[in-house]
Amino acid sequence: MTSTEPVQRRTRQRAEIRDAVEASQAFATSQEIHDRLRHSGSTVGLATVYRALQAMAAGGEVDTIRTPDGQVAYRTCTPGHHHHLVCRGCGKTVEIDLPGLESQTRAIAREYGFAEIDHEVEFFGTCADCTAG
Amino acid sequence: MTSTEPVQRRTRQRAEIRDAVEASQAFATSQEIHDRLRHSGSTVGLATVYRALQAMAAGGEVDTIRTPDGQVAYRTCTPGHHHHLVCRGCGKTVEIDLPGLESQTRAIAREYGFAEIDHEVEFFGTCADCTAG
DNA sequence: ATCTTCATGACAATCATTCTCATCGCGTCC
DNA sequence: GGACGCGATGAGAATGATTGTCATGAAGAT
Ligand SMILES: [Zn+2]
Ligand SMILES: [Zn+2]
Ligand SMILES: [Zn+2]
Ligand SMILES: [Zn+2]
Repeated sequence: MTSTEPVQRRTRQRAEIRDAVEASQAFATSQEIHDRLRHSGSTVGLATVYRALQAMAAGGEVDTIRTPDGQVAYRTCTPGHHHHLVCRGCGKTVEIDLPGLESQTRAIAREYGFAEIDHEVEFFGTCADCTAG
Repeated sequence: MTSTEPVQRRTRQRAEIRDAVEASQAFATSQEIHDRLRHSGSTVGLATVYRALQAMAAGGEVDTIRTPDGQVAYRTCTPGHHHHLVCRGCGKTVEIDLPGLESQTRAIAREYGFAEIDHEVEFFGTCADCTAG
């Protein structure tokens, strides 16, 4: 199965988008990234941001979460599987490990005869700063 | 704090909607519930289904999940906190317990100074029937 | 430099969900 | 049983995130 996936071309826009995501500590939506780029003088189009972030997510270059209100947000994280604890107030994000969860997941799959199990595990809370406000 | 929440009135529509959700083993979206009701002769409106299901979810009468493609789906589950293992093919859902996750969540909250932690934990897979298919 | 092909951007189109508002009908109190 | 007040309903418009369209631009290979 020599994959015939099209090569990702290096363009000015993708570089800008990558930089913008990396500059953000918190998860950001395509629209937010687009706004920031526009405000800093870029002329990148919104659809391009959507496409680039999707591609980066598919390639594992960024992590994605779905915000409580349903929007997709992206973040450049540490390599390796992990989960997120996100502040509802300021978006501050902490990467967390859940030792045991992965094996527990495999056990569940076996028990119920499910295959190709994928898990969606995120935590939302209010950070100390935001609690103090 | 004697809550002044408006009383939920019993209407034909809400009864129909409740019955429709309870009749479904799998999670169903408002639109799906609406379609089923319409096909079985009901004249209930789509907005009403959206509103009723939201109210039922807020009241803890049904569980909600967000499907991988972003839609909100509802299901009448067993009382008590639990998570879900959902088949991507047929929607078959298994309620699962994750012993240790809740305490682990509290530990994480304490460690990072986050309060009011809420977790979003769902599993998606392919059930035996759908794998065989 | 040329050519092939993917990438881009402006804009239209989707589509789930929410809003508006005139009307209906529960629940309650005579 | 009948009248009332207010939440509930439904038809349709509106919203808003995301995706599709397509003519044009520009990587990357030759
Ligand atoms: Zn991450
Ligand atoms: Zn915060
Ligand atoms: Zn459930
Ligand atoms: Zn299945």
